[in-house]
Amino acid sequence: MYFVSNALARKIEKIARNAWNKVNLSPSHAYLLMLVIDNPGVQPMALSEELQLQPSTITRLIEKLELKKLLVRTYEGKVTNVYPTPKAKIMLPKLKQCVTDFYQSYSAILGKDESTKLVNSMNRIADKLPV
Amino acid sequence: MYFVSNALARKIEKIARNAWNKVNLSPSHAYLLMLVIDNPGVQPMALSEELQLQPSTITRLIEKLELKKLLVRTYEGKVTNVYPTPKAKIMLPKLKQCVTDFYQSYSAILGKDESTKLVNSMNRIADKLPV
DNA sequence: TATAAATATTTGTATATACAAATAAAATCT
DNA sequence: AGATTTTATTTGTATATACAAATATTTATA
Repeated sequence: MYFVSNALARKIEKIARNAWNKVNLSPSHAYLLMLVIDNPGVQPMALSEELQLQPSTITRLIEKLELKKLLVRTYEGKVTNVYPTPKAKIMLPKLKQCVTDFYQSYSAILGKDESTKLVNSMNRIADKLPV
Repeated sequence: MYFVSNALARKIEKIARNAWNKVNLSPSHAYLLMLVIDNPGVQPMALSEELQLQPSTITRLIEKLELKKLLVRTYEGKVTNVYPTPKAKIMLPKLKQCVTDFYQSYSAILGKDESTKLVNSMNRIADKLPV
């Protein structure tokens, strides 16, 4: 169980990384960026829940995207808002294309049916497991 | 797909880490150690294939276990042989217990049936995906 | 046999992620 | 209103893993 779930995740990661190479982003960065484009002003907490990553990890992802001039943060009290830059907004179609490419890549190997089933069962099971 | 496979792996990792806390080893270290105990003199290449980790990762795992006086390496030409120390051999029953504990932990949450099914389908799918 | 190619391992470096502690602001309580 | 607790975020630090380059040895080739 341990090794297979890790090995699977690493293999999927590799396919994903490949699909997002075109825009020079890691999959995590890309998904976070798309979330921010869709929800300008979203807060790190919300991103953390959505992406199932620790808040500290979210901070680190945002920092990197800020360096690349794709995001900006504004600070109001204890809350931080994250906004996409114009540069990021322009990228959106390319990002969506990567999502599609990624889906195509793995479903070409696994078949659409099996892919969907796997995603569903992993989702169901991940939900059962404690956070 | 990307996030669910990662999230699942991280959750499983957490359960595993918990089970191996007792012996103060990470799951990867523990599995490698058990492999070496079962195959004294095994070479890093073989461990790499078995554990589906890069050779460099194997080196790093071995280094740490060597520091803990659980493994030793001998060098013959380009080949390295890895042996368990007596200290490691004595640990074997405890290690096996951790394997059992780990299995108990996740199958208590998911049910034995569902766990087995998941492992099988992940295995089947990981096999299909390129290395 | 000398050179080239292949192989096994290690090293240098980079990445993603996490946990725990620190910070700072907001909300609650008394 | 002041003190305390809770909440959101960031920082410091550690871990597992990978890729690519370096090293060293063996095998194959010319």
